[in-house]
Amino acid sequence: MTNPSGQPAKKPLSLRERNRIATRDAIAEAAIQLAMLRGIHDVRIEDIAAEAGVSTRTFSNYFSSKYEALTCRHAQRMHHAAVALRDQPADKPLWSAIADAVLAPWQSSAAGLDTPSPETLAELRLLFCDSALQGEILKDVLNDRNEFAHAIGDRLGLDGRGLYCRLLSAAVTTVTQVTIDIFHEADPPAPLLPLLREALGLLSSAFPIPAPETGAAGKSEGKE
Amino acid sequence: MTNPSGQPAKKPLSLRERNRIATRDAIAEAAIQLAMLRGIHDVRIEDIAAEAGVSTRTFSNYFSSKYEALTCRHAQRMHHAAVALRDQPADKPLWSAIADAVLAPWQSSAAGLDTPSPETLAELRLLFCDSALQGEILKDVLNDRNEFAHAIGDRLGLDGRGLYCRLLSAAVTTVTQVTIDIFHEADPPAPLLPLLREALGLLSSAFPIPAPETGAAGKSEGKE
DNA sequence: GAATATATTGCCTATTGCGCAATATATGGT
DNA sequence: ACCATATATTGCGCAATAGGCAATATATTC
Repeated sequence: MTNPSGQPAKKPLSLRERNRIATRDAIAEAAIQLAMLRGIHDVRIEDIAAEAGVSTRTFSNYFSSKYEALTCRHAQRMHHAAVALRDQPADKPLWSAIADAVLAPWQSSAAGLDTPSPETLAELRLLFCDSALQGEILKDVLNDRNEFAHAIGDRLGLDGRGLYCRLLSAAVTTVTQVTIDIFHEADPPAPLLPLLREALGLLSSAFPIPAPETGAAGKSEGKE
Repeated sequence: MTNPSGQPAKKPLSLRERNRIATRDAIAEAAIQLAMLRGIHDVRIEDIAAEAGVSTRTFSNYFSSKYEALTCRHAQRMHHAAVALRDQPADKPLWSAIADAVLAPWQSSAAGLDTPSPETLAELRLLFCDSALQGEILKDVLNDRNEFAHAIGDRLGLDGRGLYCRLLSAAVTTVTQVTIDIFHEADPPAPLLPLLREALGLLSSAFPIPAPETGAAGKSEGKE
């Protein structure tokens, strides 16, 4: 685990944190499994907690609702993508960096290139077909958008809080969501990567990238 | 019934429907007022119902949660925008039509051109500063995206369920959200219209418009 | 005005979110 | 290894919520 990119050193992860993460994952996993089995609305917190081997009270210590537990995985993926943008080499073009960052959480799960696993598809269908879960997901997306916006801002030498960066990051996250939506709908399951590249390509084809200093585009960062 | 645009005739609105709409509006209004006054989380359904002059049970008949009641107004605005796209003249360029449609619900409330009213701003801040409400709003946005996508599809002669239309409608709704976000944050309150035109203009140059059938005349839609 | 359809309400129950205090487990210093 | 401290888990209990059911009030249709 020697870190080639010289980023934050691997965390020693105290036992306590390990346990915490383990139970959190266990709860999330139990929630997803039960929801896929019985349907979201026929699963009670009591059931999830029992399946995960904890008390209902402990469930509440980790998640404030069952929707939060269900979307936990996906929220982690999106957050992964957001921070991955910062880990991209600085000399890589913006759109390549964005595409690779968005793909980062999927490449590790091998759903990017190969035909996606049925479980992954099932989980995504679960998440993307219920509007309550979609709403829950947005809450996480909103945080990640900030992360994206600032990463983009740093990369372009712009204010991450300005109009341009916020629009761009919002567009990227939204396009990602829609692409995943289409991805899990695809009747002959297809790998995610090409879809994502196509969608981002569509977005990037003409999205103007303002020069950091030399203002050919005339628009400043918009914030006053 | 004679309708210049040939769309659904003006509804006679039976008394029952009138009452229904009235109570629904009353509840939503009460919810917003109380929430602005005391803060969202210190308002109970009981309070809202009392303020609106109905029972708590009736509240539940109209809204399945207080968040839904709070976002009702905004949901109506977004829906208004979505259907307004269909009412735009067919010969208007796509991006102009989109901009006007998105502005439609605001022009009537005079917040588009003039300096926005403090109440409107306060309501928007209420809605956009709470992540739970943001999530609630997304549920409505998801429906409207379909509306947008199909309207765009009809306009361009494309399949409203295809990748392009879905991406475009998602981008439009998202950009709108972000713009409203910036709008209510603006310290010297500024009219919404210019902001929206700027944001959509930014987006419009990002999305090339494919030729519907005749491969010519293509893409010089980059209006500003 | 009578017959029918729909809306409002009260009553009741299952579920949830979370504060509080007791207990179990991990951590850090000696 | 042992003890003091910090954190996690759990049970208990309460306030709030979502929604089914049936009775009553109000619209609509004929």
